[in-house]
Amino acid sequence: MHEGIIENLRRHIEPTEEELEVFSSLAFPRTVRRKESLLKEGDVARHQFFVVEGCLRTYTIDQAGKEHVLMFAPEDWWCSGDLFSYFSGQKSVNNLEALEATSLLQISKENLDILYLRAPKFERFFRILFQNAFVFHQNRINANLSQPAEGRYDLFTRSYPGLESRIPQKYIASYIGVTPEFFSQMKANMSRKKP
Amino acid sequence: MHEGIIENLRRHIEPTEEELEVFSSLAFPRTVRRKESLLKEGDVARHQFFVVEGCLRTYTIDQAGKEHVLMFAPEDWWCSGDLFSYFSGQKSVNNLEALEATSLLQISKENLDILYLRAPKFERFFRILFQNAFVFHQNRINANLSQPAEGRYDLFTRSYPGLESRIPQKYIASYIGVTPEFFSQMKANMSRKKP
DNA sequence: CGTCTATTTGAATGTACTCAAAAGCGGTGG
DNA sequence: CCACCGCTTTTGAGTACATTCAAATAGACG
Repeated sequence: MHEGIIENLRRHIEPTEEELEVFSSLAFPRTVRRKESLLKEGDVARHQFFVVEGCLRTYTIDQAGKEHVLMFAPEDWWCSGDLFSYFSGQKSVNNLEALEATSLLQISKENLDILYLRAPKFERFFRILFQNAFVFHQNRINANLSQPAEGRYDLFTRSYPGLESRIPQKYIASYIGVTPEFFSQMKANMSRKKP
Repeated sequence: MHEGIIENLRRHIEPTEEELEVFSSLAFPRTVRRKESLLKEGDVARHQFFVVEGCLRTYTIDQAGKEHVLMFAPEDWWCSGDLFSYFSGQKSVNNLEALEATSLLQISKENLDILYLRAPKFERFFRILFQNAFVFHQNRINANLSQPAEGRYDLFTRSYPGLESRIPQKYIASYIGVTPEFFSQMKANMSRKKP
């Protein structure tokens, strides 16, 4: 099993060798190409993913056909695309796609349930994971409510260090909630102020 | 112990009588008056709350001194005010206050840790709780990105049925991210369209 | 190297904001 | 129980920030 995931697990729990083996018998490696889709709106999210290398994006498409980026998942992030769909079996409202060639681990809901039974410590792990995700998203809502576009871009760079130079900036514009055109102007203004 | 919390716990786990007793020996009832504060920015969030009756609001104050409502917590909701502060012991960036006379149960971080040890089933309970909170907040981010103010108001009414007629509407305006003045106009427009 | 996609630039438009003031409503005390 | 005071909501005028649409330029991938 890849080193990254072990380190990631150890951040919140102390799994035994045996528990790690249970995990690795239930979570499978997978690679996807750039632009390849992992989940489409209307399908059921069957997997939760851990990104070993590369980057994913979760997005929705509104009535007008415009895309909106909900989150990115670069290395060391967990991502399900649509957690509600994953746990409920309902249709997904989100899409999930690779922005770069990406290698990941995937675990199905069935296997996650088995994991919880055989290694209850993982219940704690995902509790903490979702706890952190909750805090992360509340921070973002706070920025959306209280900050103009520049402040929201700032939160993006702090949330995903280095990512701004890896991915097309139209996705960043979408994440912070402005048009690509406006984002372009904003960046020009920012570098004029403090270069 | 109040019926509401037992029902709430049973929604996700099946606690034994013994486990319920452990819980009720660690979570204490409390009442607060309208406008009373439960957490102030800069303090450490020492408790997590379950609302038995009444309603709380979590909010931040920006550089310009304006308040922004992050969430409401009417009956049957859990709320910590600032979860990051609660778990890390860092200073809170949020405020928490009662919008109505409210009765609640509070559990400290110390007691929650004891609860996890003595009744590990609660690890699962809070895992599911945060999972749902994560989905809830991601929905809201999606609405913020893809919906105009009317659509965000619609999500609010679906998230908190009946609450719109219980609390001052300036808080609703703040929650959906518009000024009270604009919200007032918007409501007038909406009832003109489909009364 | 060519083609397709992303970014920049500009002009016209609109949505939501600020500031100011009047009207309405509700809680509290006399 | 009523009247008053303060907070909340409404209304309106002028403004700003971000959008749409269009077109030119730059850049990246196969």
